[in-house]
Amino acid sequence: MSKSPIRILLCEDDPNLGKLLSDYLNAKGFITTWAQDGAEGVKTFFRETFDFIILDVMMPRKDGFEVATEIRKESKSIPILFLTARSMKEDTLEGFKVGADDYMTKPFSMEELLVRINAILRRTSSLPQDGEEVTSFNIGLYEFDYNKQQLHHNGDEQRLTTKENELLFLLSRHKNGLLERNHALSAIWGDANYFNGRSMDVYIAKLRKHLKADDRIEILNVHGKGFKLIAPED
Amino acid sequence: MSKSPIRILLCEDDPNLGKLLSDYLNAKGFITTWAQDGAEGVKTFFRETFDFIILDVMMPRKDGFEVATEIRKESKSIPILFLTARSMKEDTLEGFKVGADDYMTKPFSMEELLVRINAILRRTSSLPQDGEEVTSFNIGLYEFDYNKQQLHHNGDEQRLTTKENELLFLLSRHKNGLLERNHALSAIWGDANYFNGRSMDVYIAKLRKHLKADDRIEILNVHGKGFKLIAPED
DNA sequence: TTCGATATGTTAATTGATGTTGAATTTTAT
DNA sequence: ATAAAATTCAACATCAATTAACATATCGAA
Repeated sequence: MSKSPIRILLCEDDPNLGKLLSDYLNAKGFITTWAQDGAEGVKTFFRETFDFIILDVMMPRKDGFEVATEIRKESKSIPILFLTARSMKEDTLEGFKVGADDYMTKPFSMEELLVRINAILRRTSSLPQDGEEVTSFNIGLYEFDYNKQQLHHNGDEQRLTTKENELLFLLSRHKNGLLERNHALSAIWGDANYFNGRSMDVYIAKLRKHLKADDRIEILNVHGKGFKLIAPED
Repeated sequence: MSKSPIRILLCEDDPNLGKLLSDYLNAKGFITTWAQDGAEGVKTFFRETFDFIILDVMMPRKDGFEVATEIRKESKSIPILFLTARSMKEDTLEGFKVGADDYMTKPFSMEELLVRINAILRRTSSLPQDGEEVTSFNIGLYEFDYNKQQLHHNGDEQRLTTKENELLFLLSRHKNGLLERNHALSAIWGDANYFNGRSMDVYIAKLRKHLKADDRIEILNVHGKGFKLIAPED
């Protein structure tokens, strides 16, 4: 299956750098939206769907940390990379506190930026990359084989459809933790709109049926946030 | 009535600074134990009980990182704040690796230290992070399983909604102590406005209903301050 | 004390999110 | 091209969270 392009929100007040970066990133196959200050960035974030955030630390109206804080209220998982002119330790600390995934100190080369972005995406990417080996998961009495798209239980095996498979994979990766709705939607459906959300709900119902032989297993809804796969440790 | 006082273990080899800090912290209502070097600090930690650790990075016999490493073997959660003379990045990174909650670079003002301590305490007493394991709580005859969002009592189990679950979690963490209104509001609702406050009051009423089978359990209101979950020790 | 202002207790009404099923549509395999 | 499978859409049911409404309690000022 072909991946949908990565949507990047770039918050950068310097018009030259902003234009340069967004053109460069677009040329590299990303879909970049460029916000010219922090407040604008927050608004854009809540209006659209993104897979990656780049924040300049120093910006008018709202600095990068404030933007990150507001974004983190909505999503704990979306990758955030900070751009900082100073290499000051305070920045780094503050950044880690608000949940940064990485840092770049200006000036930097655009190649380097690209490398970092890809590194973070590789690290945090929800669905496995091409060729990436995925071991199977134990979910209570079940064994879930992502590569084969199968659920084994007591000798018998059920085939999973692609969507079931990917959704169960994400749930398994987050076992006993929250899988955010929007995260799952953009990872699997590419877009977090209302209808895809309803579709995902349908698949949650299907997975619940698939997993109902072991009643220690539950897929809990966390209202307005996402789902949690509860399963005993083995 | 007031919260039980916070017990701080301060490891600092400089006698002047050590005396100054421990006197200051005691004056601010903490109970501070001052260890004069790393090895002494570790011994003290295992002999007594603490709520908060302050470690100088450079100390004779055992440096702050070593102390932190040994403490972390015992407790993953106790907050650790490092004091470092150098503002070196290596220190910072090393510190994060051993599980630092925050850093202070000397020299610093004591007011600033106080602010940081309180910030960490506020942060660490709030909702668990994604994936963080939470053991269940005993509340009188009930067993409260945060991860599964369930209350067990006498074989039967009731599911809790997300908000009920988070509120009961905070109350449980503060069992027999005050859970401040604003703290709960910002931890769960993200914002302490009037309407969220009313919403929280509704959930308090719901929790009271959930817990009414054991009449030794009460959720008391402390007017203008917050709530207290009263429950017998088991 | 008495009163007004504010805080809390509680239930019900409302709004929006989720659960679930089956039909309609699209995709895939043959 | 056609049948089967996968996915989405549509409909209706239920649940969670917020808001509204009204009752009661607490605090501080006169």
